[in-house]
Amino acid sequence: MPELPEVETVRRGLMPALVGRRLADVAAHRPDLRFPLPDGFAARLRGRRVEDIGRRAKYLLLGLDGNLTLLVHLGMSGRFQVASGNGPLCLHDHVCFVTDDGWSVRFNDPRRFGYMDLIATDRLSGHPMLAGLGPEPLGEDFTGAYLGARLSGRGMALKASLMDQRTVAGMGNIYASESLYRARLSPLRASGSLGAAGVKRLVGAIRSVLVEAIEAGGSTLRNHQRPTGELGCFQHSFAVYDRAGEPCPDCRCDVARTGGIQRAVVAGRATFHCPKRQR
DNA sequence: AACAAGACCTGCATGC
DNA sequence: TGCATGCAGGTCTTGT
Repeated sequence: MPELPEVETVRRGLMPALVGRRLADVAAHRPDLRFPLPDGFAARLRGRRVEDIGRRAKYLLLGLDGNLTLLVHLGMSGRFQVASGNGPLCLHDHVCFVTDDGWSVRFNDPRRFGYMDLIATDRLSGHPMLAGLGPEPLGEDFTGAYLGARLSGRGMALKASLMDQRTVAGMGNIYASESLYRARLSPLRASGSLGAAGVKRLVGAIRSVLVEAIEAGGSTLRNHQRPTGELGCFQHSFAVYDRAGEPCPDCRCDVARTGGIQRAVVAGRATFHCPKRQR
């Protein structure tokens, strides 16, 4: 499911329910998500106070008192739901938190590609899932100079490089396609073939697409929703994603002649682009 | 080292 | 209606 804008939306939705609250109860209803939960998972969380909720790439980082961080990845289908009181479990409610003021926060993940781990906060940056990540696309380290150097000399398809979390942290299939469209760059071209102008356009496009998507509350395709149940609405702004055969919104090409937006497969993932506009 | 493909797991849309 | 098939927003692991 979630790429950076969806995870950021979830983070913002969890803050009012959790930050400053103590976890009166924590229950794991199965021993594993994608990987086994760490030993004593629920017991180690119980009674802790949530000090802040951060995000790195697509990971949520719940900072707890006593030097502990709960690291959460939503996988493809993970979501949190916040409710008052503690109602009956729904199918795939795998981990349940109850705060000291009586709210319940539940992690539901049908596909179970999600992931949770506990790590000492002062060793967070060394966590194996975080250690190799590239810069945050909305941070100041993500510059044209950085991206140009990173892509230089690589033959891999440009979109595959963008989805490599070591290149830039948090891009996924949707926003990689949308950013490349906005930068007028083909997802199929070699990563190292960009000039400085192309790299600069790409950095700007990635930033603007992500900022707009966050403002829209992310994209809801199947099951992304905010912890409050509201849906994201950036999917209505997609220029190319999942729009094969439709006209590209900018060049308005004659679909009967050009075929409109094309679907291709890059690094095993569906990829959408306008061959006329994106070179 | 770079890259592709397979694996993980469930739900849903599609077509027969 | 029921069944088989393919596909899905991610990423770790294995193999070339």
